[in-house]
Amino acid sequence: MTIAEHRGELADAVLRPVRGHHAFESCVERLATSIRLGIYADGSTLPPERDLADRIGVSRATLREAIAALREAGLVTTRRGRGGGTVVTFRPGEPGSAPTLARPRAELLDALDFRRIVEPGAAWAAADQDLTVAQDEMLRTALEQVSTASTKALHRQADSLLHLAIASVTGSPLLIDAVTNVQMCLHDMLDAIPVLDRNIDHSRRQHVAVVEAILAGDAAKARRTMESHCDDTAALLRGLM
Amino acid sequence: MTIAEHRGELADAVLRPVRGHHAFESCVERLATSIRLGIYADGSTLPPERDLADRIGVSRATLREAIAALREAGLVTTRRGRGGGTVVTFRPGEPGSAPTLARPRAELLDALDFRRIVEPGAAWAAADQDLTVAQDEMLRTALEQVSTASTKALHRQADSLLHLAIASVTGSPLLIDAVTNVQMCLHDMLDAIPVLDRNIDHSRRQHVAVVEAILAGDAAKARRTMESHCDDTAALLRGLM
DNA sequence: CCGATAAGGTTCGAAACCAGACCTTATGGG
DNA sequence: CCCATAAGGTCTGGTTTCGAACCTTATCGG
Repeated sequence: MTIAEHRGELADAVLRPVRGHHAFESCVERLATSIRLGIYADGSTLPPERDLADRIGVSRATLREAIAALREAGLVTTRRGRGGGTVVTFRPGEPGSAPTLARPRAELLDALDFRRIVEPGAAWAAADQDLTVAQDEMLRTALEQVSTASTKALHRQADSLLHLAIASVTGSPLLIDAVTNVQMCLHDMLDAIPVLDRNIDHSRRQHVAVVEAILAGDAAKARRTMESHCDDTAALLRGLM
Repeated sequence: MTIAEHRGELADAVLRPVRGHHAFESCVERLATSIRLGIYADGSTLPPERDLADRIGVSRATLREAIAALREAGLVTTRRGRGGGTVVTFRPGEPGSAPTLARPRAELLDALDFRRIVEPGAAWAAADQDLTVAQDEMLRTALEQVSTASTKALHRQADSLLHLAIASVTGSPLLIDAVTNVQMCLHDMLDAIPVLDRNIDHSRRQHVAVVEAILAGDAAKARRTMESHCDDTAALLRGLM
């Protein structure tokens, strides 16, 4: 009786596709998500192509094709010359407007489960460390944006940014990456269903509680509260899909 | 006062390399890790090249180059003809034998932090679901292998396999992937430091407690225990690096 | 007003990667 | 014994990606 009998199942764990798509596709997805999540807001200018290509880890040629795709899709416009660049021209639409889900259902449901682990973990890690003044301020600002968002679409953007901000202050690249990917999936789902005012209000209260716990350094409470938040969001999404 | 002021930090979250290395390198790493972690034990045969290439999501040509690299490194040998294939010829060395760390220190330390979140999460998720008979048996077997390993090297392999087994029974691809990557980093670190008998004994007790909690369906306890385990391992590694 | 400069636009060869067809070898079953 | 078969080994054409140099445009500062 050895573990070898179960090797097949373990092999599944490590013998998985080494990279999802082509560089070009991944590149488009990254940029489109950055824009749709509001990291690059309407009217703001993307970094120069050479910088972007370096940071995304892709050749400039590939990056340019990706930008061309975004331009095609109407998300950005590009101007030449000094002071030019690629500027965002995108205003988020109301939830429920997306006709169909971009990804397979199973992948989205998996993202919900994974989120239940990493986002509370991020809240815990964020609370369990000394925040710089800038980080403290970023969290407060992100929270305020969520509370004062005037439309559902803007609220959804601010929501994503708050979650990213929490992951960001942990300073852990792996954790930041995990939360970013999860938020991308979440965004696709939220685009496909209508959201009620009372849901927004409920999550707003949870956001306040999470940020308060983080700022107070109460790691256990931050995690617990974030767990409730994830559970509630997940229940809502699972019910409507 | 808007979130845009902090956009730079958030941009860091999403503007990261879209794929770490070339397909070839990632492929070598995956396979080498599978072998060194003991998923493919000494003497066992790898799946046929065509199957492997499909599962790793890489062309057969690229896979073959990766296998050639493994052969060069003495990890496998290859025989042609029917009934042939690529068989593993690798016996794990004692810890402390690796002269240098394969990855940058920061990456390894980050992996420890990330592990503190995902592995307890995996234990929680594993306990919080109905296990099939096969899964139940896999966990018991993996635990037994850890307890009865005759050498430190074998113990380290069995340790990794147990953690992978726990992640595996959750059935969540994202979680499995996260734990797999973390275990790869951990393996590199454990290769570089000497391990004491009393450390092994301590972690053995923790493994037993975690698996018991999972089998009993006590999610909270499974997570708590795994957290302690991760904390202890991390403290040991951080102290010796 | 005009040139240094900071951006995007273009081109080209090299390398990696892929998909598929085909060849070679050795074994195991009839 | 022998051949169908399951493996690894080889070749080829085509696509993607890269890297790096070079061109073009438009602004900002002196």
